[in-house]
Amino acid sequence: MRIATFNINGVKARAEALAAWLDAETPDVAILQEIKSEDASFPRELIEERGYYLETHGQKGFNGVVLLSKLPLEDVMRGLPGDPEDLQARYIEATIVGKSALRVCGLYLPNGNPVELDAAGRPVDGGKYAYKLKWMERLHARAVTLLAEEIPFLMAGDYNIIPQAEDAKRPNAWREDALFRPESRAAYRRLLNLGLTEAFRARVQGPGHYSFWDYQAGAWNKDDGIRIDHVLLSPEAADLLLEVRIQKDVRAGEKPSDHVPVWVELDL
DNA sequence: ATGGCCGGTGGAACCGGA
Repeated sequence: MRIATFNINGVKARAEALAAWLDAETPDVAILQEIKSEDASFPRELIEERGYYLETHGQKGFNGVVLLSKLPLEDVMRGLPGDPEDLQARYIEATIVGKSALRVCGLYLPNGNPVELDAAGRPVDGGKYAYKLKWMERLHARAVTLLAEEIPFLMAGDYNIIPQAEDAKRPNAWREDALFRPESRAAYRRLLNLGLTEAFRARVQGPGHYSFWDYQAGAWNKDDGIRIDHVLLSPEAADLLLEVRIQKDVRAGEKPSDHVPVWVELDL
């Protein structure tokens, strides 16, 4: 089973490129972020006429995550538990059943900039950086719950986290950024330390592998990228891992997103 | 060499992104 996560940066602007990508790559499951669309205005036909089940969790103008799958999406959950006041559409889960069941969690983790710290160096309450870190605590809690239920699962999406210096062309440019600050990376490591496997680094070592290139300043032409889109696997899911791949060529396509798909193939 | 963007909203600039 081939599964891709892809931040498409707007489903309206990306409809044509998304359709072409689905036709060419035929993922079994695709986990999309930043659809920037309400559920009612999501172009469902585009997906469904290609033989996919579709579950959306959208929001007007910003954010928005969806799951699409050749197999039925069961027991859908929208929103990350832990804060009823958080109305941002950044999380969706569903179960697919191949040879065995897999819980698929799609996420669009908050960017977190600008970083606002108080005199003691603590994130300022109500600020975007505090929101990011709190959201990561909630994601950690969700992973604990799923691990306890002993369901094989993956958590895939735009994490807005540069895990290590080797995951950026110019790490020094990101030192103070919410994507690379120590608090962000520590929260990401706490997630991994639950026993989750980051699919890409389980298979590929070394620098020069990116999933995002800014539209600005010729970043793509200079290969000035960062690796921020990740697939985390529960222990049972990690046992099923066959292949992993970053589909870099998509960034050179017609009217591309600033992110590219990250793929895993599972023996499922 | 240097500088450089894009999408959505709403119908002009502005917000948000990373």
